[in-house]
Amino acid sequence: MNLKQLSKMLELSQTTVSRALNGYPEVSEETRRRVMDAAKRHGYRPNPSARRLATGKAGMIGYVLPTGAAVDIDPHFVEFLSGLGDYARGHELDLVLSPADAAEEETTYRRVVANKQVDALYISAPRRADRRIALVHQLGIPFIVHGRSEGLDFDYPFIDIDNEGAFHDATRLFVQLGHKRVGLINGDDTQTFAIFRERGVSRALASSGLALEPRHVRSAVMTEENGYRAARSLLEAADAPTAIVCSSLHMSLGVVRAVRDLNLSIPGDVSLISHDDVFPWLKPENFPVPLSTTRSSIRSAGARVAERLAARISGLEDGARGEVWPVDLVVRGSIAGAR
Amino acid sequence: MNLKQLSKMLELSQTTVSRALNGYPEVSEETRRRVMDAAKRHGYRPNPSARRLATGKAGMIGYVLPTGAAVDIDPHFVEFLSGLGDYARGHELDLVLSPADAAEEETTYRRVVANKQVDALYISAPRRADRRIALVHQLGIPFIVHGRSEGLDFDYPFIDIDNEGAFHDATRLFVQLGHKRVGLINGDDTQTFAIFRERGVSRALASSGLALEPRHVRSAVMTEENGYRAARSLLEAADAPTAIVCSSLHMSLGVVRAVRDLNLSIPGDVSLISHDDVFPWLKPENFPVPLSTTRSSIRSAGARVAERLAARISGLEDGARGEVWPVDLVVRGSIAGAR
DNA sequence: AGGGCATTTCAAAGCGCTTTGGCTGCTTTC
DNA sequence: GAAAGCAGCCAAAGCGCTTTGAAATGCCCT
Repeated sequence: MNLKQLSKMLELSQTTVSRALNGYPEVSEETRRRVMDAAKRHGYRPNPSARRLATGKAGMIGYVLPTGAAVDIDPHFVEFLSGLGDYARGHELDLVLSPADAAEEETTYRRVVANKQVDALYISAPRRADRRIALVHQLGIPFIVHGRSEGLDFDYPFIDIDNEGAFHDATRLFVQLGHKRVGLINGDDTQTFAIFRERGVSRALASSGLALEPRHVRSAVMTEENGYRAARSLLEAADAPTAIVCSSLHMSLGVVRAVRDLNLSIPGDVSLISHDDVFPWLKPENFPVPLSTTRSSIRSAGARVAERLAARISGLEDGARGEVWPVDLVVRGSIAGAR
Repeated sequence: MNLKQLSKMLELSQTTVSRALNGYPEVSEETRRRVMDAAKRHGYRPNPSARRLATGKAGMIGYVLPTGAAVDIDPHFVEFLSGLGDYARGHELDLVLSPADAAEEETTYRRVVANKQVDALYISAPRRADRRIALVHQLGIPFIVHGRSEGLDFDYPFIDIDNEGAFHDATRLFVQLGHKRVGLINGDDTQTFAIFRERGVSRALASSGLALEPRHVRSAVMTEENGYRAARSLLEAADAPTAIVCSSLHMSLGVVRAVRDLNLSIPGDVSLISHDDVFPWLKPENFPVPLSTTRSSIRSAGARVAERLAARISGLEDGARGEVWPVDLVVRGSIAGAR
């Protein structure tokens, strides 16, 4: 059932039918009703390819998926996706993933935009002065950044959590508990979220006259193994930190293992606060010692990104508004006062 | 730069240019070269929307993403996706995710197919007599199932790992080590993979005159927490199993925690073999006691699915060939002989 | 009665590609 | 030397929608 058939059936022109269906004002209410009715009854759905060709609108949002032999997609992505899906479902929005490795990333963005494959796209895990943001900004397609970049000479719309604030608060708590040597086990420090987190820790220490020693900082891709290595090297040193802030629950698994391997204990010998993105499959309260966390649901962020993307597509939102979400500090058994 | 402009520039008809570009034979080699050259020089890329409208081919593969308040996307998905991306990248294949909750799942499949949004799709995490498979089969779009269903009265193409064989071998090893009471901590048993795994355990026990006691079986969504609960209830019982086969690394985290909480030890009091889908962020060799596993990279499966999907789209593959991959049994410190 | 105007409808021209069917010349065949 | 075959090219007709520009209709007003 296509437009032609439907309009013939109604003895109306394609124009009128099309307009009736798309809510244009120059159609009488009666006609509109008649058309809507018939459309529903015959299960008419406009062919998206045709519509796209005619309008240039795709009805999809895009994401350039980083892949490649050396690249592992983060499990965070799956939670973000859940959120995105929560919104997209029910809004007739599909998501197009265009896999690309680092070398062809720019080409891929250009292709996706030039082909009008999607109406908007989002960018995640931004780095400093992220080239993707500059590119997409310049290409003029609606977009939202999940996270923030720095050192870009223009504003752009984003949603991010208050990483600096979260890690500041966590660290301040440690300081209040009397800890002097605080360590940071961070994610990949080419990512801005890691930069912000480090800044938060530094700032909190600084405001008590303490400093974040470079030798107390580790940063790496957030796996259990890297968490283990980082914790071990931190804790085996002469003036080991007595408290650690860690960027991810997966890394924290490694931290816990390292602490145990060294015959130390949490929180007896070392206090631990981890960031928690709220994974259904791994919860901080279920760690051997329940983990204190800075918590922020990455799934909610996904839903919000989808929502704003939809708003931008339909012109309800524009400008470069950045949105920064506060982060909860949840205290559990993994922290104690310094001895 | 579109076809019209390009052909005008070359003083050829659109027909000829189009044919030259798409490798049709009725174009002289010289003309083809000339066209190809000009196309490359001017960076001509056919508009996919137009092409799609004309051919009905989308150049994309689809996946209906289960979402909904009660649904969590599995972290396995992210690894599968990595594999899919590995192949898709470099083959100009994009992936369309259409989020749908259980209620609108069927509608969504129908929509995606009717709209010709994608050329092929894949289905994962199949259940017994999976309705999605029947539906997609009937709709006549190329597809591949990742996993297998049972109780369907037709054949279909799939790729799956030998879940039964893997768990059979794991269990047989336990039996050979003298274990009489083997427990199974399985994933959601409405999924066929879980059914196959249980079957593997049963069969191995049966062939030594033993039986898999229903009270030694647990099954739930594969989270750390569920692993903990399952292990606890298994191990606190009177005739607790002395060996456990577990369906996932995330669950195994919980098992390990439960064992510790109960003041037991691995492998002293209980031996453990887990299935390992090969996640970059969590490795069995880095468990407190290195975990023996049945290992199969879900990422490779993703790549293979993409490859076969591409083959089916271009008509290089058809029929209902199922592919079953053997699974490695990797022995590490988590198993010991029964006392 | 006729002009002005708003409302409602329509025919037709795109959107940019593929593909059908046909038209040239040129070579082959008997 | 005419018939047949073929390689190479083209014009035009789709694909199914949106949108432009114009026409028809009905109403009010002078």
